[in-house]
Amino acid sequence: MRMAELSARSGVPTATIKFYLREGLLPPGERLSATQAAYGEEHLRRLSLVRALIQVGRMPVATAREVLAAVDDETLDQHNRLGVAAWALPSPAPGLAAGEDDEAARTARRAVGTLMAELGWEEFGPGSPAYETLVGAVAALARLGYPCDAARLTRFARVAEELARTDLDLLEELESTAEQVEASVALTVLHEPVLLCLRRLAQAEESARRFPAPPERRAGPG
Amino acid sequence: MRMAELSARSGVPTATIKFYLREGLLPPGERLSATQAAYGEEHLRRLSLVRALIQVGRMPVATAREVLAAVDDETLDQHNRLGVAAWALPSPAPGLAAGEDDEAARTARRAVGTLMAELGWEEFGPGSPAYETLVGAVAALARLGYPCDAARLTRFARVAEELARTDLDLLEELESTAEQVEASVALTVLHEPVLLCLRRLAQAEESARRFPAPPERRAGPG
DNA sequence: GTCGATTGGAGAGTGGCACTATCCAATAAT
DNA sequence: ATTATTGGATAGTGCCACTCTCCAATCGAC
Repeated sequence: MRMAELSARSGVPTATIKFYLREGLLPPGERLSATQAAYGEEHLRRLSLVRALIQVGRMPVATAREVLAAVDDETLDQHNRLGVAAWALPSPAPGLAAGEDDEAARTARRAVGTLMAELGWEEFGPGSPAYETLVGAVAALARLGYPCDAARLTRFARVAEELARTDLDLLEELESTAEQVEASVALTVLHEPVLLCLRRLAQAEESARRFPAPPERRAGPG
Repeated sequence: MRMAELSARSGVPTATIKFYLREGLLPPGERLSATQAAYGEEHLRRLSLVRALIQVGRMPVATAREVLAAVDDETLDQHNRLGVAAWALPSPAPGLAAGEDDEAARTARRAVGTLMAELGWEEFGPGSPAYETLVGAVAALARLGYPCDAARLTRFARVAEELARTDLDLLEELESTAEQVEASVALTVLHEPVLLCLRRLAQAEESARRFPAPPERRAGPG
């Protein structure tokens, strides 16, 4: 398959594919001659993954390169490959991670620390992108007057555990470590919109249930 | 409070506040003279909300203006104010909403339709941002070979319901409709990073549990 | 073989968008 | 009176994903 076909099958313009090749997001095709290269199904797949990371995950190109490097790094054992990839994934809400150090931030940090201790979570501690962004989000909520105390955080954490089990179940069905690492990245990113969209739909339902529409006044004069 | 103080207390540069005023994201302050205006606590609060929508929710300025217009629209009843605000919120993953119409997309649309029917969800049907983005996300998963079938979607949907109940419980504690609409928007946006970060932390834990690190070989020669 | 079309590669350019720097006249502070 | 500050308007900046343009090598049709 040459670039034109890769472009046609993926729906990505050739100019963009060239750009990804240049940026190292896509491995070069097999060189057939000085000006020809052949791409395989693995390029098509990688291209889909790149698009998912960048367009769905809103990941900067440089970050996507790091994540993919971890996915491809055969020298690491499975545990670390999964870990490096997960660590490199950008936080869901940049701009929260480096929040100010006010009262709200300190309270939030304490609350998150307590939660982690209670749950016994210690893989990703303070300093990890996810942890710091979580602190920032809880602080932002506090500043607007919406408390996110231990009880509420715990409720969210239980839900998160359920989601994590769902993803890991799917991961375990795969055979090779390479497949699992790629799946880990893809599912982390692509399940996010699934979850968030369903949450919004569920909110609309629950909202309509609790705050029903008033009886319709058809064609009323205002 | 004048602009300098508003800036100091919010941490937002005055140039940016001026920009928000110009764009209609922030109502003008009370005019004291031709060149002076006073801002109140409500401006500080609105400014925090604007920052949350734009920086945390990654919402375009124009969209934030629409959402805030719905929040402020006193002419609508509560049901519709909540609905308009929710509809205007941008989808969590733009670029998925307008996916191609291939086999994966059709299958995804069918799966989502079935799910909605089974759950009896009908507030936001096809055409709504959340619904269309969900279809796009399921299709993207299918193209990468990760099925998101009815069973898995249902599992996610149950989780989403739980989350929605959590948010609505908090909403019902508020007194005025105005507060509730604002809270609805703020919680929809700000709980997203909380949930997503906790999910990533949970994934790391679960992953470490299922794929433990191999016994450390300290200072090994490679 | 020859010649137009296509390919891959490299660099500069474009567009969108959130912000920001610069001015300016009017007013507040001293 | 004089200097600093404020609010307002306008134009500019920086970032970043992408896209355009050009070029030489090569492929394919005749």
